[in-house]
Amino acid sequence: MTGAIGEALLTRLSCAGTVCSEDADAIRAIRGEVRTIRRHKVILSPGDIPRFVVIVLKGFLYRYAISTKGARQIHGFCMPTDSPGLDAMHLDQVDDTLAALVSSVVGLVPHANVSRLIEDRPGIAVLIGRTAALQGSIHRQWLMRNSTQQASASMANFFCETYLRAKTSGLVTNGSCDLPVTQEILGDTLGLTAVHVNRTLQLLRRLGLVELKLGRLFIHDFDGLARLAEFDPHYLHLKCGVPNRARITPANRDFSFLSGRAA
Amino acid sequence: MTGAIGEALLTRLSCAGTVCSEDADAIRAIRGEVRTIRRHKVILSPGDIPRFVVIVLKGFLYRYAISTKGARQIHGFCMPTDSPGLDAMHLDQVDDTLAALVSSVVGLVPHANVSRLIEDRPGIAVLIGRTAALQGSIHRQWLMRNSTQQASASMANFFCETYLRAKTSGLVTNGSCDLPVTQEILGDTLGLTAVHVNRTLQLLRRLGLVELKLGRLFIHDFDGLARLAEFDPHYLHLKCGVPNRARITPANRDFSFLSGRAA
DNA sequence: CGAGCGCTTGAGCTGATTCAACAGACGTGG
DNA sequence: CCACGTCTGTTGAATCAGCTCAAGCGCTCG
Repeated sequence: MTGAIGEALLTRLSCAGTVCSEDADAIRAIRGEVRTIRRHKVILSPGDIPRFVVIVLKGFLYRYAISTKGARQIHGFCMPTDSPGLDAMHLDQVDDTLAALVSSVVGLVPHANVSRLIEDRPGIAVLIGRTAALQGSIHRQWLMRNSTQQASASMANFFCETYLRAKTSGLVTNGSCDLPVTQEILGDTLGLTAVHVNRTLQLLRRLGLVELKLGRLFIHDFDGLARLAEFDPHYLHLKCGVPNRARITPANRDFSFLSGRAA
Repeated sequence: MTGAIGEALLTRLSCAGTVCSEDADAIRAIRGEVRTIRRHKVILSPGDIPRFVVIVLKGFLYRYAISTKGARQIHGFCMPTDSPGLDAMHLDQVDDTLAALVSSVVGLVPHANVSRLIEDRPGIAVLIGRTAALQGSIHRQWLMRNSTQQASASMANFFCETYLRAKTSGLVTNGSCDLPVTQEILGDTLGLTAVHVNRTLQLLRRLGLVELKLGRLFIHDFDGLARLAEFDPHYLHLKCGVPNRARITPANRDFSFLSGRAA
């Protein structure tokens, strides 16, 4: 079972670039502790000193911060193979909260093990650097989304991103993927009230675009969703068949690559 | 004049942690090209392959992305000693725009030189990693601000952050610092219209908190501003005299450290 | 079986936008 | 040196997206 951590990490880092077979072996060999986290349980809180990298094996995590007035802003969800903490290795203090959205299984890899991995195989540092940069890119997109788009577009945008991310991790089956969020959580993600999330979800449903039920996201019309969302996936830096920088304009917009097998 | 790049980089990295004297010498010795960028000139565009790290020596830069519908979201300002591109070293494509807000002087350091620096002195990689993590922390704060706070608080928050960042770089004199932004730029930063920015600025002025004129930010009442902004500076990971994790609550809120000399 | 949580709906309110017009500063070219 | 266009800031009035408050409903879990 411990090998699962290495496999998951390999999947993650493979999204960042080509991994040579020696690097792959080294990554597979990494050791950590596997642990089950119950729903709503907090893994890391502000002020904690980070000592390990987390990697999601099963379930769903989320990261958030709370303002002094009590408003919660969620700034990321972690699905299997995501590795929160990989970006913040050198930080002396965590400044947000990492918690489990549903009962989850995670791997905890001590920083020392990661450092050793990097020392042995410096190419891996580049891959890790890239996943961190990708994270930054996603953060910027979230800022743009929550600042400039209105509720329906914003929500559509979030769904597009989540679906594609799930796809690249091989977590999509039959046009749907896990997304075990309540409407309140979704509200704290998009900067909306739960009430307005409810009405917006109904709108998207009536438009025949998506449905969110039973903790799962069902995509009925990705192209329509992407159009509403003004979604341009290039910020995800996907490797798998996305035309690399054929700028997606309203004219050549094309999500046919979605039908292909994920990497 | 070339030595200015090294000095600026040293100032920047010193904010991330203690720099031993050998590291400091190595940083000072770094070489790059000094160049003047005229107002509104673009330095990096989406799709460019990043080949150098930029470091601001004089002036002001800003980074933004444009949505498919034409909305612009600014997601960062760079004041002297800031180094955009330090975080995205390993990325194969830039995905936002870096441009000059006013006529500026920047250093361009080829990635090769930075890589050599890191190889020679691995401790510096940690410092760079930390500045990247700090950048992420600021991004999360911006997301929170633009998503959950209303105009006046949001703007106050931005002013608090900018002022403190300027302070730590030694760019504050007499309670004011450069901020050469138009109301439209400020709007694209906060996700507001220029019209509403105008009215909100008037409000903050009438409250006796700040004034923004002649491209400069004049702070009249930092505490009042911070209160309105729900500002908690710990996300900036400041080293200089900020009580490290004495959680700032409404009760013990105290910005007296502002009076001390910046590091 | 009761309590709590998540979802749904309605009505009224408000913060922010939109559209439009105008004034001052600036710079450029005739 | 003046005339002109452009850019930035300012103000007013109407509109709207999203919020607040409040109530009710069904499910699950203890």
